[in-house]
Amino acid sequence: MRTEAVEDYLKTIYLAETEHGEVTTVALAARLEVSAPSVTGMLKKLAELKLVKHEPYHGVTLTPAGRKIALEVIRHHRLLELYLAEALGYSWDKVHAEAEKLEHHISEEFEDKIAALLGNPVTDPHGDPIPAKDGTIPPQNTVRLPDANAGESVLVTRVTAQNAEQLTYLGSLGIRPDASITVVHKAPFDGPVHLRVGTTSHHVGLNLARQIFIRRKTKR
Amino acid sequence: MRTEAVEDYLKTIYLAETEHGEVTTVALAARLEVSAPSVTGMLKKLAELKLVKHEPYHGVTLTPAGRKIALEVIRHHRLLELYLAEALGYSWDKVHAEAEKLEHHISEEFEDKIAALLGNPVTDPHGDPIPAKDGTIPPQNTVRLPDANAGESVLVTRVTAQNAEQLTYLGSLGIRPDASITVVHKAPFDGPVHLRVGTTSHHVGLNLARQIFIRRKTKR
DNA sequence: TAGTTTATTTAGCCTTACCTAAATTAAATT
DNA sequence: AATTTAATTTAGGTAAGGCTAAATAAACTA
Repeated sequence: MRTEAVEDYLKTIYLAETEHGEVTTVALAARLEVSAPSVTGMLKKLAELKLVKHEPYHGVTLTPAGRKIALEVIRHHRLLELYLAEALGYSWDKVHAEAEKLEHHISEEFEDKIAALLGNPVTDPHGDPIPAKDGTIPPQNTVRLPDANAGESVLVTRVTAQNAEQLTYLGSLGIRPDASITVVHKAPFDGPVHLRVGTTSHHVGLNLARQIFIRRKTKR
Repeated sequence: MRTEAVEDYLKTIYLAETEHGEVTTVALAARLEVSAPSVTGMLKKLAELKLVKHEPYHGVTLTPAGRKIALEVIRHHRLLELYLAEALGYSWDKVHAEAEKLEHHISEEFEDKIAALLGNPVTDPHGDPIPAKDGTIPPQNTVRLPDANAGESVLVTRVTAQNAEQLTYLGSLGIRPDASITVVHKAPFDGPVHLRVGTTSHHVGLNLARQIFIRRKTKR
């Protein structure tokens, strides 16, 4: 059965897979805020349902069927995030929590209607790609802010900060998708990144800076 | 705990109470599409939670705490129905099913945002009253179509048909809230009601006609 | 290589919310 | 008043999805 828990596990496995490659039991337990034995139990169930391949003691991978469900849930989530921001005026630090609940409960009609209303968007308010109905994912931009050179002027494409506080903070600095920023200096020894947004400058710690994805501005 | 099942029971008890007065175990079981023993079990739990008063063998009533939750859920449901119709273009025969799932999962912020966007409406697409946040319910109009006199011209205020098929049918006849109709004739012996909508006339069975609420047009 | 730490799984239990079958109570009929 | 019927509750089970404690496997360290 496709319960809410099943959807959450598949979605989380998919995201962990794309972020870290190998997906372990404890990693899943941590992300799902659940005990490790609970994860083992669920993985067994998901394996029976042919949604994952579970090599005991050696991690999980999604089967095509499992990946399909994961992508559907992620599509719901990101479409909802964008819809909440665009249609209901949610701030980008609040969309995640609301979408997290609703993603399991909207019908396909609802999905199609908001997708059409939004003009079949390809990214959510954080710049995360929205999977298409066929499971296709728009090409990713993978340059992180610390990879830019000092002096470079770049365009923010994606902010993968997880929690609301970090998003609120970055938002208050004007750092959000489509923002234009300039890397002033990168402090050595894993130091903070000094950058300019409009006329003000900020120093952002490396951990946070790594969650900011950018595109180099094409010269013309 | 305020689980989905708890919310559904309270909502259903509230609606059954306002429709029929006494709420019995079997009546609840039928409405919830659940066995009678399941209802007994849940009523015991709800009684422990002080949400209902359950006199074994003699029905249930809501406590103030239970009624409060019921009204919150109904407010969610009806706001959602209207929102789906207005903002997403849902037809009135589809809003119920979608709202039925979402009502348990939207946050208070979501509720407030759609209520504001809709201009704090007092009725949903079927003309059902939307409880206010304080639990107040807009005054009801209680005249059913069969209570109108032949020859009378009336305004449809509410259509309480339950299933999508009936709503589709009535909608196709032009019978929906705010529609203007004229009662041409009421056939005797519980016969159908002959009525005119615009330039066409229809004969509606008594059962269906009883689910149509109307207001007599004020002469001026 | 042996011992220790860490990751994972097994075993056994809990809660929620449902079920069927059987027992009991209340109401209706004769 | 006795009996039948209908409504309700009790008893005992099931499936999901979580938990803790204990056992086992793998990885690391000395």
